[in-house]
Amino acid sequence: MATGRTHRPATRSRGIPEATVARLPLYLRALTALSERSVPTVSSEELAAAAGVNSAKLRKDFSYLGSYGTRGVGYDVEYLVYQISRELGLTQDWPVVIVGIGNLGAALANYGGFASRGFRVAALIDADPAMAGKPVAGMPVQHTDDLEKIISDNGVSIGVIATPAGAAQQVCDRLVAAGVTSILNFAPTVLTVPDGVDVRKVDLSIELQILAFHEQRKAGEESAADDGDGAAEPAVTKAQHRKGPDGDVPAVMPA
Amino acid sequence: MATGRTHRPATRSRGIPEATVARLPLYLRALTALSERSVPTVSSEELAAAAGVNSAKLRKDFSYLGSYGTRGVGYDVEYLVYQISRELGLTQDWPVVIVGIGNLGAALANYGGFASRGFRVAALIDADPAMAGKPVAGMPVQHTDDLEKIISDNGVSIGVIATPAGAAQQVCDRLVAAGVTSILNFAPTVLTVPDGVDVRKVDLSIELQILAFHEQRKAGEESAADDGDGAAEPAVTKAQHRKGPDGDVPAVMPA
DNA sequence: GACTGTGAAGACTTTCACAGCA
DNA sequence: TGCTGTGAAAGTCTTCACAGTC
Repeated sequence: MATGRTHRPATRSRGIPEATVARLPLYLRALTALSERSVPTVSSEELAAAAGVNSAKLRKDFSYLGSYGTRGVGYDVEYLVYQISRELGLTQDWPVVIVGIGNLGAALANYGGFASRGFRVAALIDADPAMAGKPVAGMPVQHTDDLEKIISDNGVSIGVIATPAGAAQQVCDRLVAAGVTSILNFAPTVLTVPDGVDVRKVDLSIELQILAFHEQRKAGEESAADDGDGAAEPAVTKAQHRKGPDGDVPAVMPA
Repeated sequence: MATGRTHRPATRSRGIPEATVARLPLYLRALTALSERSVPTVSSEELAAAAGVNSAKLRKDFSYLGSYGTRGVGYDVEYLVYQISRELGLTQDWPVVIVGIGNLGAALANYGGFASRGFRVAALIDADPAMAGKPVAGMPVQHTDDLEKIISDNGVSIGVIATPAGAAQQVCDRLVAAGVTSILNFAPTVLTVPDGVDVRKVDLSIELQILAFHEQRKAGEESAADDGDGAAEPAVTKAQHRKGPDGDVPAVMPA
């Protein structure tokens, strides 16, 4: 099974597990805060607490990077900040473009967290001619027509898509064709990309839906004190339901 | 993907794995699109493609909900929309408050994806007195002083935090004290909450950092064609590095 | 014949618990 | 003594592959 992988092949991360990679930014944030308070060293226990994970996990994560701690003492804060930054590729400058300057795109353009982590917003792009030239976050919005030129002139390899869902795939295709190989997608749609291009998505409503799921559980559990198969509601219960083409089930949702 | 929850052992989700729950909104979105095109049934293969997962995973996921398909045919779109909505708790109305009406908070307030999924923005709250009364997304911003009253008057159990990092924990504490049991956190900080409260976080810069990590790998791999232990760079390689209190390593990062 | 539902295998992730070093 | 680094165990998630059903 050489190349023909379906979609997300875990991207051969030179031994560092994906789950660990996803936590490195968390550690980095906690470490940066310590660094700003001039704390010289930190134990796995303390750092784990600051990052919101447990210490065994943190130590295991760090063990994939190397042996950067000192037994009996802990980790040198500055040194670890450097190592993690390097591992994440943050010691270099990453120009990014944001496409789709609506409410969300504008908020992203104004978001300080990017610049402070080695990301530089190289351009803001929107399809609306009326937006062109208007300043957002101190930077003139450019028109989609120039997308390809902007990408190549600035050597951009990371693109952020904040367009409506309908436009996202098209924008994505153009970004990829122009040389972008990493995409952060805020549009509520699935993007199809060729092999070698990474996509990460952030969907605001999905997060709320997951919360709602657990919230519903909590409410249900209040009544059923025992931990059984708490089928508190008279609703359809698991496998036993057989659907009919009609039945008592509402056929449509509140769209 | 942004995960949440401070620690807690998987919140007793009545058998449905957390990973499955996290994908239900994805399926729901794909199904809703099919429904709008009046597609009556769909196979696991088709739906999986539309949701960006593979079909085995999708079938396994659905098997946790019940036997809702028909062998040889596929799934009834409307029926599945209903079942998933119910499972996620979207057949009821969830009032939410957004605290922190800066760029991001305002973007969230304007975001259409909430309302269409059973979430109703009940109030916008900000600490800045100058914001109070100003309309955002057709709704007057209210002052933090009234937070507790707003929560209880509206029966809010889900809160969205979009404040600066420094204010987030305090806002969180007040939300929780007022009765909120689910929190979606956009502030780049770890929130501490009591047992029984769920937190999910979305951190924009973390997603970019993960992309940067993979981006850096891609750049590195270009040189090393063979798939060996591609230690292409002359940099520190795994466990063999021994740190000194100085050495050739820069001690400080570009903050 | 087509497609779902699911045990079983495999991969990945977390946690435990302790040896080993400063 | 105090704390890291890590094998091994436990737990979770994904994938396979095929029996079962329409």
